[in-house]
Amino acid sequence: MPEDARDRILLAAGQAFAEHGFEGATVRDICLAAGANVAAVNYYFGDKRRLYIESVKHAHRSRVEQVPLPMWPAGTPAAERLHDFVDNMLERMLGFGQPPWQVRLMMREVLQPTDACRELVEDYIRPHFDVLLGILDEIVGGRLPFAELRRIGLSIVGQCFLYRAAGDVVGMLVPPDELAAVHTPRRIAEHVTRFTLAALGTGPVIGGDAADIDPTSPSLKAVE
Amino acid sequence: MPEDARDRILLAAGQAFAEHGFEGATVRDICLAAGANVAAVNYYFGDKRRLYIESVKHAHRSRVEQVPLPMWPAGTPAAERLHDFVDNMLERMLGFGQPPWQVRLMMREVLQPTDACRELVEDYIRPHFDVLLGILDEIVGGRLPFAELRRIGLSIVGQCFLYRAAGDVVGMLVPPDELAAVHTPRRIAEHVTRFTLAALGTGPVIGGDAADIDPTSPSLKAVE
Amino acid sequence: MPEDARDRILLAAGQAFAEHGFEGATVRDICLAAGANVAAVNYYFGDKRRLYIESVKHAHRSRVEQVPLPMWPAGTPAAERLHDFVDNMLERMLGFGQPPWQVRLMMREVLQPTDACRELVEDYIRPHFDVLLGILDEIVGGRLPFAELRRIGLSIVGQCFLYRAAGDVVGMLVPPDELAAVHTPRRIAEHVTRFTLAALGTGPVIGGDAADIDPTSPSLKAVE
Amino acid sequence: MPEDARDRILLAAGQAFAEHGFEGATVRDICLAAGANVAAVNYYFGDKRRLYIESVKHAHRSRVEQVPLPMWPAGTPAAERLHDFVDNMLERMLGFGQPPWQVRLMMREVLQPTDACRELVEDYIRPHFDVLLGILDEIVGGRLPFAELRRIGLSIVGQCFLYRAAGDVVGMLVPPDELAAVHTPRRIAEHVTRFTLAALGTGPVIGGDAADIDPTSPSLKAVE
DNA sequence: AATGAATGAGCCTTCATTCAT
DNA sequence: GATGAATGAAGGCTCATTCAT
Repeated sequence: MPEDARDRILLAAGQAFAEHGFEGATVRDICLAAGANVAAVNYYFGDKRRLYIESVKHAHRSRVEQVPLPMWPAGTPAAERLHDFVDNMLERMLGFGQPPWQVRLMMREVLQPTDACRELVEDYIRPHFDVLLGILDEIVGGRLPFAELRRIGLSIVGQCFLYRAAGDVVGMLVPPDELAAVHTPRRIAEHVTRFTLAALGTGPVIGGDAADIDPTSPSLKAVE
Repeated sequence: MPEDARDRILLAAGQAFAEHGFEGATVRDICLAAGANVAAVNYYFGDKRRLYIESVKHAHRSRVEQVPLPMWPAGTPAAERLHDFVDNMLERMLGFGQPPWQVRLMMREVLQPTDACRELVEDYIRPHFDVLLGILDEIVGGRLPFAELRRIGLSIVGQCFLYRAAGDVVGMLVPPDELAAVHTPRRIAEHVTRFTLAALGTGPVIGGDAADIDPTSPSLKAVE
Repeated sequence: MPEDARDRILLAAGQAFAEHGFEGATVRDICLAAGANVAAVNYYFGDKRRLYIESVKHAHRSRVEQVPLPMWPAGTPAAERLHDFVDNMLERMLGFGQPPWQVRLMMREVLQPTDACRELVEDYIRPHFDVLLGILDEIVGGRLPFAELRRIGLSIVGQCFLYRAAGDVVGMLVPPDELAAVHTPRRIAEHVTRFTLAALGTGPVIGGDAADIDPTSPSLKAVE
Repeated sequence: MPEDARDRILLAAGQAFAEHGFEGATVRDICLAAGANVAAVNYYFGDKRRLYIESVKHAHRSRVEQVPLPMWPAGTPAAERLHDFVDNMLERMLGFGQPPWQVRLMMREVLQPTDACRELVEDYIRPHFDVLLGILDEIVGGRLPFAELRRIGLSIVGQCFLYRAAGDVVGMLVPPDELAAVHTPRRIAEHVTRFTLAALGTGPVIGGDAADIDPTSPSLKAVE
């Protein structure tokens, strides 16, 4: 637990807002959990609303620190970087151990934006999205207009996003054993990468014969 | 406006919950909008929570009636049915005219399930999902195990879901003119279908030369 | 204590506001004193502010009922009516028994007007003031313009008003025994009437010799 | 603005208390306006209550300095001195330029005395009142007992006090043009003086014929 | 069956005050 | 001596719920 009272409140608020939403969470409970006075929220943040915004920013900042973008050595094949990117995004979204409340909080912001959202997009989402578009541009050899690249980028993000935003429903649609075996972040990343590369014509088609697959393709190496 | 007071409340509640969430919506406002007494909610539904659950069920029922699954004549090619399915799903999710509050309400349920969710999944989502899996199974000629089909199905749903759940963020990532031109339900449906068929090896790859495209392919006809 | 909860709150609020002012009085204490719930104020009046306004109106209404204007038989001499009017005004302002909280509340409104004040003036103060002007007009035989009459009227009201608004200070300036003997409502009324009539030349001058006083003057009879 | 922080607080507090009353004014705003720390009030004055008392004293001291009693040369006629006294009192109460917050603050104290009041009376009001009584005693040639003089003195003070304490209500009772023309401090002083002298038999009666007025009367010269 | 009156619990916020520095 | 950080208490208000009718 952080030393600073402000940070403790920020932490408790993030968890509470992630769990119960802005209206559902109470400053009383937040302060209680943070071991601070009720008036501390207004003292440090002026307002419940402002506390919310700060906690969203804090959450996204801390999540980015926890799971930073990969650093690729020069010359890393684009297909491999795509796989790493998807893997990294899923790891950030889904977490490995405990469910990341930071992401659940940001997910609320994405679903129903408030003032905190635009900042979130500009500082955090757009830069990541641009990295993805750069990788895709390289994969298709610059042959596609940006509008098309964006559509493809959104297709990739969407596949991952579903697991984060509708994870419980996915869990109901998929048998439990399959869920544990196939729908792990790592396996999903493999699937999404393979699916995308196949659609872009730089990887084996999904469900194709083994003969279709060129074992020397760098894209294949990247996902294995 | 429905004659029955109970139905009027159900309607008003659905809209209010979709707009403000469970905590944000107030029983008073709902009853006011429904032209009913404050006590009516407790009288008809016993509880705000129970009203919420009922309004979720009601919303999904009414949305299914508004946008039913397409009925295909026997012999309709699978690729065409895939396109129709995606188009139908997007239409249901995004609506054509006014934003469908029913879907926004269900989206809340998907993001953070309550007791109403399992029923929603079983009655509404799973049947639709199974139709999708059937189409996919036919497209790949039965060569893929169900686990793999489900992953592909989720990939398709995810691409559509993103526009519904994170529409505002998409709107920030994409230039306005492109948004109006390319990210309409119809155009998204085309893209998702084409993207999926390409990945499955039964359509032209995305960004391939025109020469790659077989003009006689039924899948192509389906999306044009 | 009134049966109706609304009336009990109105009563308690009037007393509390008179005692502590708008800011100083708390709805909690008011409701406690009225034996009502905290939410009752918002239920019946919507607002602390609105409760205040209603309690001011209520106070002045009830005070007017308690101490109505005198009814004079036709032919009552103007000087006698002046005396009665002043006597009545002082009685209403100062009360006979316990200090009238209604007047103290209205006094706050007079000193620092809020929304309730204009209504108070039109419904209550102006009609009384007009009665006074009518009496004065008769006393001076219609020889004075209204502007002058108003000045004289304000001179009369001011003499009485001081005892109400600055009663405590008067109590400090005047020796206690003299206070009890000379500064009673009745004696003040006599003084003010005599002072005014003298100034208007229709009564003996103050401090004049006994010879100055015409024992047959109706004005003199009125004040004795 | 004073150099000393204590004085700056005193100034800001006086204005705030005059405007909003004791409960309505906040220590924070006062310190902000004074450019001082929040803790300064408790440091310099120990208490909000103590600050209030000090600010009342400070206000009355500063107001007396601003508008001191007139100094009359020996032999100035009593009637003239009466007029000057009234004029001076009205000027002090009503101010010439901006509304004097000092007086508004003292008015609160007069209406609802606190611990600061007795001191205010002894140091400030009583001396002034005694001067008035001295003038009146001279006017009536010592023929009246002190109790009677006090009553007359209060009658004079009351006429002026009404304009200060109930100025807004007076403004509602009197037509606007008449207000601007007749109810200025100077004109009120004339009226009060004339009214009083007439009552005391040393001036023309109000509303009397021109013939009633003795043009050589010193009292008349005083008010013109 | 259906409703208007009434309420207890709890929420966000403000404020005067204190304490360590 | 003087101050910025922090807090306990309380205030106005809202809301879901109940109860008598």
